[in-house]
Amino acid sequence: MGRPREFDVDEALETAMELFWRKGYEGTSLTDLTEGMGITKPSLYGVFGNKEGLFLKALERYERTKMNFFHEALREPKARVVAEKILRGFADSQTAETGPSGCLGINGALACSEAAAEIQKCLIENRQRGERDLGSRFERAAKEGDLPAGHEPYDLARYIMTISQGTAIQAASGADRSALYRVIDMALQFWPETVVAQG
Amino acid sequence: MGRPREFDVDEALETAMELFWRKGYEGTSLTDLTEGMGITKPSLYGVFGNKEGLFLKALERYERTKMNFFHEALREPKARVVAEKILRGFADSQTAETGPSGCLGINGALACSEAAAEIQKCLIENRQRGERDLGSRFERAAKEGDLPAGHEPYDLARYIMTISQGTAIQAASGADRSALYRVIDMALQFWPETVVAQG
DNA sequence: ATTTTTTTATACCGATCGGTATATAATTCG
DNA sequence: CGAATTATATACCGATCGGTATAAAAAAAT
Repeated sequence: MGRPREFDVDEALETAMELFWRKGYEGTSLTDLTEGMGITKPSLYGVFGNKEGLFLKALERYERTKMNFFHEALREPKARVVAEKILRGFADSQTAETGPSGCLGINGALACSEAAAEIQKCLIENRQRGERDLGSRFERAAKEGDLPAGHEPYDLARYIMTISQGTAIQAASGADRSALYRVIDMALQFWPETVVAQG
Repeated sequence: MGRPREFDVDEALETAMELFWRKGYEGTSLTDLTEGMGITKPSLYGVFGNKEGLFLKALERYERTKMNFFHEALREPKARVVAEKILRGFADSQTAETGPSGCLGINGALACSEAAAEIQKCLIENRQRGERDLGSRFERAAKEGDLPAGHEPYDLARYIMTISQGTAIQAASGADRSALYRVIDMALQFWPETVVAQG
């Protein structure tokens, strides 16, 4: 009951996500947001709480709609395929023509004022969680003899995430997808497509 | 002649550099700067012009005092040593205990408002210049038969810079030096310490 | 000692920041 | 038809943003 909402919440959130993605948390003003989303401030605060709440919901949407490849990749049976799908998935997302370049999880709040410390911390934990999940997946692979010799699972995970974070900077600096793909090809050279089972 | 300056310009610039490094261009307010540098706003504007001018001078100082390893590395006779010195040099700088974590050239203005677009563009060009210089060095190496087979010089340069940009994010997220070194070890595996001369 | 030059300290500027109070418009319930 | 409820539009809030005008203070030049 009551007056019906005149805008689509999902559409508005999509716009907010793209703005934060492109300009970062602190670089995006409420004016940017309300003008982009086509709503007024009271509407924004009514639905999303405040700027911080809006960002967190945008990040949630980002994870759900743009980072879904990550958790799908973790379910691949071979560790090398996991790694490659993650690397190319990040590169694809970072260079998609429909959205901003780079990665919301990095662009959002890499270095910022104290006012954004909470968001910054949240994004750091977000990245660490991904790395930990990948490390855990590689731990399983190690037990299965599915990792190249001489590598610790969590070191491999950090390696993969470091490449992906690097390509995020490259994409934000104008690198195109094929350039990132060539980087990924080089990064995976050491990892043979078929690892000889151990024991 | 005239009243003598009561502060050391180099010292003040060092402080400004560290603040921009830690909080980014837009995340650092004039209050942060004047309080940190121990000077008043008119003094700051008298010596450095404005906030943008101060940032550019801080970036210049950063390149001169923190990135000197880069151009030194380019003078190494063997391309693999060039690559390794650059990678470890970045990792060292990004995890130095005396300064902020990460890289000023990335933390400064990765994603920002339109107000910082000029600084953002300047930092992008800064990164591209480094990559181009490295690519040019690898071009020489290619002629000398000093590159691993099957790799283009500028692809190799982008690869090295992508790793370093990735470690910058890792450092800004709390990774320590030894963790970054292990990433670098993995990144260089494909590149044999002695490349067999071609032809 | 006075003038000139430069730096300093204080107070202030308009603009924008994130956020909200108030009132009106649009709907459902009784 | 009211009455209740929710969303909208407008105008406003104190705080902070980058930047500056004004004048006093400290030195060198005459």
